[in-house]
Amino acid sequence: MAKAPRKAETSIDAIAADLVAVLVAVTEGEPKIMTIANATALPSGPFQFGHRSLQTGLRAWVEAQTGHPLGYVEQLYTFADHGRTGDARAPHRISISYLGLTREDQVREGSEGHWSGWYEYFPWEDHRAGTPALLAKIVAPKLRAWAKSAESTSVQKARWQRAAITFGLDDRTWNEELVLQRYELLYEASLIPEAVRAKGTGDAVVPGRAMISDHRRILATGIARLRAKIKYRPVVFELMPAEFTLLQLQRSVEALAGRTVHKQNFRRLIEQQELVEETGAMAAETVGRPAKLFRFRHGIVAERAVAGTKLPLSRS
Amino acid sequence: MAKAPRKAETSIDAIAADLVAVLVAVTEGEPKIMTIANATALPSGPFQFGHRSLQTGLRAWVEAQTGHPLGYVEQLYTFADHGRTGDARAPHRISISYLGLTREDQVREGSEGHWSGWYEYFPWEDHRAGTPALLAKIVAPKLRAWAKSAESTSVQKARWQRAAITFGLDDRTWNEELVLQRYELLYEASLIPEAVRAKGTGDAVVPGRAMISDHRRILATGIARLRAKIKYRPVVFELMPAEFTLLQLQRSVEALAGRTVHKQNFRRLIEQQELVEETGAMAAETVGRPAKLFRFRHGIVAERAVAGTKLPLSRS
DNA sequence: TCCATTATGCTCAGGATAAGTATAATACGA
DNA sequence: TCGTATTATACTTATCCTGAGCATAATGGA
Repeated sequence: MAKAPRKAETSIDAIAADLVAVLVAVTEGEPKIMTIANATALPSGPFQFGHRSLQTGLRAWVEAQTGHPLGYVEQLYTFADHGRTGDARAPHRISISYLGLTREDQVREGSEGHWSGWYEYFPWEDHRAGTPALLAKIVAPKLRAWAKSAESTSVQKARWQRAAITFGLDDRTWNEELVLQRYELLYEASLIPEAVRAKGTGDAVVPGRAMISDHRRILATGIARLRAKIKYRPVVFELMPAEFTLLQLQRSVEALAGRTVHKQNFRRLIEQQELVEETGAMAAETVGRPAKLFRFRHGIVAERAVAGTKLPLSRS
Repeated sequence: MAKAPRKAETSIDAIAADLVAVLVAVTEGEPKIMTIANATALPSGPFQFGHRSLQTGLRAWVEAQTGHPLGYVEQLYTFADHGRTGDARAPHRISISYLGLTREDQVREGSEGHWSGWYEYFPWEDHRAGTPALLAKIVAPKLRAWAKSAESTSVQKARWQRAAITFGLDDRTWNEELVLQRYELLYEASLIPEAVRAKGTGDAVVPGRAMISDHRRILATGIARLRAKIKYRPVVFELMPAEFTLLQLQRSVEALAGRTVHKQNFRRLIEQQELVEETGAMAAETVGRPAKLFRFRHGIVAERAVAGTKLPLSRS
């Protein structure tokens, strides 16, 4: 710091920063993300002088592009361009990405904004109806071929081990949090269009809709973060309406996690944590026995700093 | 994105980005951070054209300033200047911060680098010898005064509740992960020099060494991240020598967490996770019964994608 | 030899978790 | 009107994890 040139804003170290939003909603048990440009891009725009902060800049861009106001927001990650601009002498461009949570709402007429199901971009991530067929039929064989294509046997082994762990192959258990690792593995194996596009060696890829530049990587980062976070912070409620049944809540969690949960135990967990309270009303227009309606206890968020230790920390 | 000006690198939305490192080591049971500028700043420097990526830029700056090579690195957070530059029309400057883990080593002769104990900056965070006296004697009374200074009773209550929760007052339990929340609360209450400096209303503050601009906030972010992470990822080993006893490992964890753990249970946890293996040798030059030496099983990192669920996710 | 000190093995109670069984309400069609 | 499908909700059970403490083993030094 002391030795660094400090007045360099307009000279050699000037760069440009983009703000990118992974804006999530869950509607009728399906996770959606806000997209623009015909569902090929996330809402984004440059961080400009007029923006008072990174978040206000992000909010401005999202509202301008989609007409949708931003609620809960947290920062995800900052990427620098992966040298894909070609010219190494070109000034840097970095992307500062955010995760936002809302409810699906009216997208402004005439705006570019569009809610897209996130599993369109990651079909291998939805395990709610069991392991998707395309994993065994398409992904696994291609990954095996990629592993085999390495020269040395040790690299072949290492590649396959990595693939098996991240995708839960060879009887390993599926870990829903490894969204980014899976995407990056597929990218490395040139099995997704974005990678092939960069290399120019286009050919057989895995199913799933592509996005511009590294937006799909950013989306993977957002999904991974959200899947991890719902386990120790009550963020699901940002995605729920004011009143909901426990089954609706469960379906939302399952939509995000991409897997099912045990119904009775889910209720017990939610209730014993005192996260919700009954509204007194019952759900209408349903099949089966009507369910009680609940609302989120906002007070509890401030109360709890949340537990969740893993080390044997002594109490006294 | 579609509507955003794309070629603006040199025009209105050009900004400057600093790379900042929280470089941690643990030596003889004390957590240290690498500092420069007489222990008032973290290693940092601008992201420049010549840097191939954010991480390479960071590595270059840290090595130049401290002579210490960077090992394990992960990104922390990206901050924009908090409007402290004064001029709202001035171009933006953002800080991209990283957490790095190493072992204390020889700092290059003549370099600015210096290892400082991190509890010098956060004396209220060290609970290894019980709750520090300054919490009850200094911090709590000042926070209570700050709470009382609010106009409305409801704000007074809310302020004190927040203080009590983050600092574990009123018989609440101490949560060692809330490092950043505690710093930000003290900042808001004008109890630390950095806040007073910005406001210009200098007066009674809480003990603890200050840093330039928001480096102490960045340090708090790094400590919080590390305290959270050691509970579910085997990152402590980045800070350990090749061979170590289980007690040394425990002392390192305690140094980071700022609290003690139950010895027997700690061993059980480490051993049953198969994170370490015996080297066969014993520790020399100690008091008491000699301890076995262990080494970290590097292989296990790749094997495990780590468990740690909190929702009743069903297996099938 | 006794004591201080650290290492290590083991037990036990309580709580959390996964999984399953059983029963309660509702709508709808036969 | 009565079964049946469907969802809600209450309990039970076995297992595992965790915190806490007791007991014993090695070592060096007084």
